[in-house]
Amino acid sequence: MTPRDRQPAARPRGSYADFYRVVAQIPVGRVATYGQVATLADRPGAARQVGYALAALPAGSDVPWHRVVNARGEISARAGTTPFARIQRDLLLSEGVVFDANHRIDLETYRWESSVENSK
DNA sequence: ATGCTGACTATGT
DNA sequence: TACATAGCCAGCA
Repeated sequence: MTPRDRQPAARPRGSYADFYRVVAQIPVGRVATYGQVATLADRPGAARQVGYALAALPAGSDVPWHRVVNARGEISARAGTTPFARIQRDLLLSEGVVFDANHRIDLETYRWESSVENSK
């Protein structure tokens, strides 16, 4: 390689598209945690980025962002109060996901069990 | 290129 | 159970 081959300062690992691809595979009536999505996107430990990726989604996106919840089975709202949490809950309810008295989803029951053989 | 921001999670006190 | 801390990384100004 020539001394001047260009290489962006930091290797662009991927993009939000990688996370969207994983989220898009969550079946109806199932949910996944942020950490789970990160791991499936081949970026274990990057749970935060998953949340940011979803926050950056344009309205009307095909990505089922509402099927992603935090590690406690709760809905994580964006900074500040937003109507998104309620929308997310309604969407999940319409898919048959049940919330307990604590407003949490039983991950043991609804967590999506991905087969690592997805896509690719 | 640099610095700041932000839907998280795991661990320790 | 609650709070603090560290690690994580793509956008955007």
